[in-house]
Amino acid sequence: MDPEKEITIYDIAKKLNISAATVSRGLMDHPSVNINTKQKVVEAAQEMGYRSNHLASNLRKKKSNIIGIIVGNLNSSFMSNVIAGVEKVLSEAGYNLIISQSLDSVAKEVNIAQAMYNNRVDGLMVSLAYETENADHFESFVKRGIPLVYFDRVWPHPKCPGIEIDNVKASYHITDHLIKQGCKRIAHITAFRLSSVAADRYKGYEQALIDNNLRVEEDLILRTQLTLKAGIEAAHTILAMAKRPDGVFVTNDACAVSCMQELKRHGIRIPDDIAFAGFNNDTEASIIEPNLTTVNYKGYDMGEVAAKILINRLNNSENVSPADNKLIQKSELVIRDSSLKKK
Amino acid sequence: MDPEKEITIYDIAKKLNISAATVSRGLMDHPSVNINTKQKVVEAAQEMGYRSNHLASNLRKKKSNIIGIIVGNLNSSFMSNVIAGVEKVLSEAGYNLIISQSLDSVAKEVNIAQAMYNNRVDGLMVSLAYETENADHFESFVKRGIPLVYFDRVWPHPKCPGIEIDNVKASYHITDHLIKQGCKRIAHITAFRLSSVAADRYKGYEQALIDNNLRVEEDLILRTQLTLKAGIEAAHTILAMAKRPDGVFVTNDACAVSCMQELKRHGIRIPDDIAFAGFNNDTEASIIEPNLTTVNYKGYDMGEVAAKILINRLNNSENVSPADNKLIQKSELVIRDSSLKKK
DNA sequence: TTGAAAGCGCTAACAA
DNA sequence: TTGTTAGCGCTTTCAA
Repeated sequence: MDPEKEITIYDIAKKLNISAATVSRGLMDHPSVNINTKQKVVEAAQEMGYRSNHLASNLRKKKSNIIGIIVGNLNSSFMSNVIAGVEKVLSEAGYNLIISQSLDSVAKEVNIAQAMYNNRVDGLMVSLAYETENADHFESFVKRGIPLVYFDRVWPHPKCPGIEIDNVKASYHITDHLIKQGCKRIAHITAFRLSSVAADRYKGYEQALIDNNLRVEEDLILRTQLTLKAGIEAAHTILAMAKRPDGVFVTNDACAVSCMQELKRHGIRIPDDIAFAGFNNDTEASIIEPNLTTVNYKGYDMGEVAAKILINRLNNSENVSPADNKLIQKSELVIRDSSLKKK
Repeated sequence: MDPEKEITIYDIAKKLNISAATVSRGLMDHPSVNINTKQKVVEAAQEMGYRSNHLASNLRKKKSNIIGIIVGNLNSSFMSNVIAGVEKVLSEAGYNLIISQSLDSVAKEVNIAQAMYNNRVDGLMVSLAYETENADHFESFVKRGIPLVYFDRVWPHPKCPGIEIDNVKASYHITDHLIKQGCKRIAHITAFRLSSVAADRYKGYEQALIDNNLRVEEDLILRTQLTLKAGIEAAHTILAMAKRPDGVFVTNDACAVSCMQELKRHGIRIPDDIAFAGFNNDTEASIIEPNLTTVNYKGYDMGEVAAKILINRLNNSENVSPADNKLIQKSELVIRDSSLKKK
């Protein structure tokens, strides 16, 4: 037999002297197909080296069986955990995953959205690019009724669930913890452009200060890129301050860790001179000395939850309870030595 | 206009009073189409909200435009960097990426391979599951002439390029470095089942000992799962040794770091009592104190290279130079404090 | 330069 | 339970 030739259901049909429709039914476990026929079909398919042509069945069914996922950047431990969780759920549900990264550029995000739309993904999961300030480029999906789920960096939309953690609350707690440890002047390293995530964390920080009768000082708000490099620069800014802070709350761990390292290099004692807290509970947080107090939330779980919600929408496109529209994943404060001042 | 209805080339054809074939040509920049016709087509498409149906054109062209990638686990910083590199190259070349993880199980890898085959991916990139001991389940791709490229955990195959680093050489160098620092008894933390990667690193370690007239002692070879937990257990094994090693070379950084932490907790001084070296240059390596000596090689670059090779094969399926069959990515020794004994 | 027509391989309504 | 038939929307030969 020519190994190059693809076997189709017609080949099987001819061989068994039945119709292609029956072969198709046999192959897809159709309820009304004779059990014997089915077995014959499956055996013949196996023997002849048949492989189903998803391209054709997708066209016929007008379903691609593909879910798209758009993220800012794949190479963070948080995001790869999200993807791992998503991939697990989707593959169990029989869907394929197409992944694209916007590299945190809005322009690229728009292009990707268009490409995914043309590729006819059955559903879409999005964590917005850092820069993104509106979600118009995803409206085409909403209009066509293609399920769209946001996670982590979400966009509020009545028809699109958003899975995130309560950033305000978590950052309120961690700031409050620093205050309880005796910090009076707490600096906050945040982002230049306030994404919803950064904005919420800022809000929690601010509220905690206010509730504890501490002043919110503009000088103590450091707006950065939140990169490793930015952490080092922030350290220098802090070192240069006439009146240094006695605590620092950083919007992410990576930046917190690099800032701590640089301060330590300049003789600052942590937590005695300056207490530190981060956000994310990345691996680094439990390696840096002293270990970093942070907020833990699991990317893997978030990915799982987001994917399950999407699958759910895919299965009952109508029955969309508005209740699951905004989903808060739990997060927890992880207290480590970087914030524990000896009393 | 009914927003639910998908516009097809027939709708455009009817509106412009031309044939669907011409519309198709206009849309895809066919050389023999009148420039004016083309413009009219494009305008009408735009105006009517047309989106091309890749499902249909894929079926017709018998090309899915999809590249599959199978990895053991997505959530490592190395692998997410690889994916990031791959995604960049493939998206620039107009391909979509479908990602699956075998979770290092052979059974799952076999299933995924089958699914990708049925999904008619145009090409496949594979980093083998940890357990995998043969690559028969990928033979169907080879037989059909579907380009297959291995990376990192490769399988030697005359028709499938493998992109990897020279693990033997790198681990030889790092072991030699430990010896030059004065280590006489160097333990090696490796894997239970020797994947090609672990086996090669073991080989380099062994050769370096032999070349320096040191004995290879079976007691100093610790076979583990290479996880964080395994690192802690290895630390206890080392602590319990009658005659402890004065150096440890671990097959990956994560395990090295957790082992170091545990040893430090038990009062071992690094590098004075025991010098350490890892492999991968993960973030943790430059956070742990003392910073970990390791081997650096970039996942992002490896992903880029592997994807480019695949694209290349896709474009000239015949013209496959055997020269690019085994590709060695460069790697470099990164010497840090964990291995520098004061003389 | 354009059109007519066939068909990629499958599924689903309908009929038998 | 099975077969007939008609497409899904596109691309591509062939002829005009």
